Amino acid sequence: MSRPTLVSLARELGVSRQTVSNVLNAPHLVRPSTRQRVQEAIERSGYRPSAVAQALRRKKSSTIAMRMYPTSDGINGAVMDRFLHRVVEQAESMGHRVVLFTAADDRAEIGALRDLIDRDSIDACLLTSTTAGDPRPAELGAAGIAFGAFGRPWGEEDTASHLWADVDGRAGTRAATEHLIDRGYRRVGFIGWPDGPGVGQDRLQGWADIVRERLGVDDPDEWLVRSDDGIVQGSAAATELLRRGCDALVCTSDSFATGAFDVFRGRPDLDGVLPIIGFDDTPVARAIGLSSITQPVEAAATLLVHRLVARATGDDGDTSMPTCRPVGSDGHLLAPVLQLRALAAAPAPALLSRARPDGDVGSGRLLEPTGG
Amino acid sequence: MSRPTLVSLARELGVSRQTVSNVLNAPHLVRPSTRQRVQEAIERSGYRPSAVAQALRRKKSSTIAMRMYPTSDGINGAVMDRFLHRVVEQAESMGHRVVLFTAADDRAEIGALRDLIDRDSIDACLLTSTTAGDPRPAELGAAGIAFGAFGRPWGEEDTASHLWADVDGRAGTRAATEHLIDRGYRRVGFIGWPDGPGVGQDRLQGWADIVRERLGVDDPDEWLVRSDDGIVQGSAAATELLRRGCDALVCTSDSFATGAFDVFRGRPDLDGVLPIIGFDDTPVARAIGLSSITQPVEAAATLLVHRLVARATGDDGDTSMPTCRPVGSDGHLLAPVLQLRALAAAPAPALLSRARPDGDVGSGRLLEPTGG
DNA sequence: TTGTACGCGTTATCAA
DNA sequence: TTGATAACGCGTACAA
Repeated sequence: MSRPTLVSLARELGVSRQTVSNVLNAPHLVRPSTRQRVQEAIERSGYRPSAVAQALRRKKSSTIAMRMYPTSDGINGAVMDRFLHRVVEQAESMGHRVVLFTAADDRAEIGALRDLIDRDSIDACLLTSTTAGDPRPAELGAAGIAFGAFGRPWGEEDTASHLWADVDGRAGTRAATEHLIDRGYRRVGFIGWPDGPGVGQDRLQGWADIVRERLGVDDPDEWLVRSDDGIVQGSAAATELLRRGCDALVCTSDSFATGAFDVFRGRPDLDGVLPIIGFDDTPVARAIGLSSITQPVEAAATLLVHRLVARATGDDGDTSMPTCRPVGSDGHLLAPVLQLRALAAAPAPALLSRARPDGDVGSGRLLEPTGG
Repeated sequence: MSRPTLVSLARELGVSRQTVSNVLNAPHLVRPSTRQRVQEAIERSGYRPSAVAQALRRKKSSTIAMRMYPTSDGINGAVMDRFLHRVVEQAESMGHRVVLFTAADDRAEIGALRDLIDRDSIDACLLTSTTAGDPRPAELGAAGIAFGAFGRPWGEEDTASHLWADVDGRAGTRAATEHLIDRGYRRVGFIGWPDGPGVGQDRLQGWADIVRERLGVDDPDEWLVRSDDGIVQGSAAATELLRRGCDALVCTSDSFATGAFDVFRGRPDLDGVLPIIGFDDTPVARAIGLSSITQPVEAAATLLVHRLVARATGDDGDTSMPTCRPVGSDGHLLAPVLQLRALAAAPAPALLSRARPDGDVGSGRLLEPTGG
């Protein structure tokens, strides 16, 4: 009982294979009676057209590729996970598959994509983590490879007319900073990545904007600490910023914020809500009750995949996609969302009472710094 | 300048397309002079055989599928990330592709796989997160779908003769517990998931084994706290276990351990190395300096993919694969590795001096609990 | 050693 | 409305 094919089905039904094919691809061309007869046979037999045969004939693999980066930070890497998941979902909903590949660097990625295209394995691809001076858009464009980018064309917006979607990080940190100021904080610091164009600069800018506008600070750099990403680095930076008199923090990443969280948590003047806002709304942030800025990753994924396959298919009728502030020919800037959280239930005071049976456990302070 | 095909190349060279094909698939059949001429033309033109045409002809898609789970814990989900990455790498190295798909539950997964197979989209698939009473192995087996499982056949080992690889969690927690005892701790507690067969039970068992063996404890449950996974839950559990007199902890997950870490960190009797050992060696654990048990995920991925495609290809000559303790017909239990860490560099003492200008910051203690 | 002929499962074009 | 016929790009007997 081998799986049925178009021919085997047609023979069995006493019709030509073309009729069966038409029932699937152009039902209106088939007389209702035959159509139904064929349809029933299809369902009964569980026939599914071969994707490879279709791909060969249609010259379209209905497959898009995405590079898989080496296991990243993990704490921030969760964002890519969300993105990928939604990409796959959206692709499936449009009858497409997603294949993965690895690459050591951008050049290797371009090469891998070229190969995938040349072998008819994919129709298009998705780029992530675009950087300033990213060679991929131009090269892919020159090679005539269809692609969508999660990440704006940093720097070369003029010449870039490809499909992309990105999150407006600057708007995110603006909102975060404003929120803290609205809550009464007057010395909002920032922990950022090392200087350089791109995401980090964008996010920092939002904070600097507001600090200047609302707090009238001339040189926000006084409340700025830059560092490589990391939890421990976040703690150190937060400590430093506290020393400089900051009373609240916005961070480029949840890693930083998690570290800062640790430092701030012991402060007596807080109850439940920490004046720290991270970026990316990582699972860890959710778990410990850290406020963060959520990227609308799912929206970006949906948008990109939809546009990409719609373009390839020619099915460009659906304008119902969530499009935020279209920029340029086909760029989309999506607004992030501030996710405010109260501290997750803190550890029971048992430890404190054990360490100091008569400890002042009612103060709300936990693991507070000591000196003696 | 459309891309070359076998025929276009053959025409251009004045040979038959068969010769070109032979140069690629059976070079020994072609006269050296012609072979070289053809090879040069191939390289010059950048010709790549069409994967779809090959798939159609060979009745082999050279593609394996893997389900993508909804963004999981994130803190523990990093393990799946590592696994997937290596799967893709290994597949690539064997000339195979990896496609992703989503499914709401195990039944949907089976359906999706059936469809992928029926449409000639994949040759085989990889299963992860196998559970007790998992319906997938049996159904896939019955459907004649080739698969490999990351995760042992919990419970039905007798009947299970499929390809699988798993990590010996019990051995991991045994090693962890022994290590703590060797370091002098005599009341090693355990934070585990809610009762139930499978991974959690396996990991718990390793701890219970050693606590009984080495510490002569009759009822280890006294030092056991179960809880849903999570950082905060880990803190609570650790606090409780401290209350019960435990002086060290082994945890089912890094989430637990991270929470416990937080509670233990303040204890004065520790310097640099916390008597807490997590599981999975998550990025967060690495970041904060938490000891943990590393799963040899990469090895599992390599092993599974290798076996799976070797079996499909018939290329079963390579016995050089890392096989640890083969069990049953094609099951492999891999040994985890204890990853010991010292605390990551703690926040600079600036905060401390700020909170207590004359703080005893030289004591090596950091963020110690206080009471007055 | 090289070329010929055929088929893999579909879809597209055209006649009937 | 339906059914031949011809590709799509490649692999493999088989014959030359």
